[in-house]
Amino acid sequence: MSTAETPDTAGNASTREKILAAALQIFSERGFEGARTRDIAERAGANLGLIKYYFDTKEQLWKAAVDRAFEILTRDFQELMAPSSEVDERVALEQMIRRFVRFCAESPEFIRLMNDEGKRDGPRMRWLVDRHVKPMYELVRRRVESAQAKGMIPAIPVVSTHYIMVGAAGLLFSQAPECERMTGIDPTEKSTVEAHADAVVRLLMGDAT
Amino acid sequence: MSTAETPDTAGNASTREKILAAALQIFSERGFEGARTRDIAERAGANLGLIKYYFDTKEQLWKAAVDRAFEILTRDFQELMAPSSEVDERVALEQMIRRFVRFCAESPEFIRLMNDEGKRDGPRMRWLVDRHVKPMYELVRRRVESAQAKGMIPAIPVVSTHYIMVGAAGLLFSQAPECERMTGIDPTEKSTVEAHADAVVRLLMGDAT
DNA sequence: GTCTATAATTAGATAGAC
DNA sequence: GTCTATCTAATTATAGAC
Repeated sequence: MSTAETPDTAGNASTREKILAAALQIFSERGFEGARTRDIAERAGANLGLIKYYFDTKEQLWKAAVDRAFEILTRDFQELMAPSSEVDERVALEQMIRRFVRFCAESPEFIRLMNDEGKRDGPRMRWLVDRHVKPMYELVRRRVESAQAKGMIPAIPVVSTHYIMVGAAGLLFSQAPECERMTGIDPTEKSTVEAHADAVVRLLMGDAT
Repeated sequence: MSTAETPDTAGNASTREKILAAALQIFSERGFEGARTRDIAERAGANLGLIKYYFDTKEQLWKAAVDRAFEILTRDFQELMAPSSEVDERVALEQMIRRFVRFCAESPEFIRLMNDEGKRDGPRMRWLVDRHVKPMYELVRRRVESAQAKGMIPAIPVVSTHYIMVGAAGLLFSQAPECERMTGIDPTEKSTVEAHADAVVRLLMGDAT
């Protein structure tokens, strides 16, 4: 029982994980510049020096946190995004939208992170777009174009579709604190999430019920 | 020609205005903490000390900049948001949506500012919601409920409608730098703006063309 | 691996000349 | 009103003990 007995790559995984989770939360809430490494360490219950030990710099920590956020998304979506010739495509698309709404409700950090960095040009935005957002966009693009070709969803430019989808599905949850103060409603409440998913599906897929 | 001959309240309005305009841009791009007063002064072509002279603190400057952003919105919408019994309500609603999309394209700072502060609880969020966002929400609410009662738009919870509307209309423009890197498309280009407005109207108003 | 202490830098605020 | 110069506090990065 000297040192290397943890289940992860190297070092004490639980501390590393705690820092990563805290970083994801704080970076997403306050943005890169607004986030303080001291606060991240504190929320993780870890020592400030350990950030350098595990991630070297604030920027590396940010990248690791972003990678983590997209890992979670990918894990959640892998099956649903696959071509899936088994099920009816319309049903598959609807399920994809519902799952995305639920994902936004559970992981608002994801939307916050993406929406924060995409507002301005800079090395972090470029890294984020090239590494994560663009691949995701291309995946969605194929789906959308296929569905549009079959008349399942309105023929709208793909860029618009993408931003409408992300905006419509995610904003309610990324703005949860604002929403709660403004309306008294906690958007992460299950019934609210489901009602929102219904709404997004209905609008995007043009159901006229 | 001693000192007081400018068209504004007091002091040299043009410098004050330049600082305010620069602040609006920089605060919206980088958030409150990420914005540096030095950069704001520099972009305004003004001296750092003048920020204290005109606005006292960074926080006061932020509030003045936000007030300015909402003034622009209000000026743009005053007529359209009024009850307007003259025109067909359906047409009025559609026009309102189109105008909001165009406003987001022209003033992406507005969406950026709102979306940044609404992510976390804090004094700035509370000030912003109480002073600006909630009144706007209540205005939209009445319109939406009226339109829903008449079956003009789908019966969807007002909270969802609000965030879907703001997200669908605004995200494409608040994320303009990301969009341009990802797709090569400049979303502020006139044809893209109009196509996006068409898309949002079509989805929100359930047209099945 | 974890911690304390500190160096180096930078930010907002401010004093005061012109 | 506008400017230069500086103060003070806070932040990231880092050295080094345990």
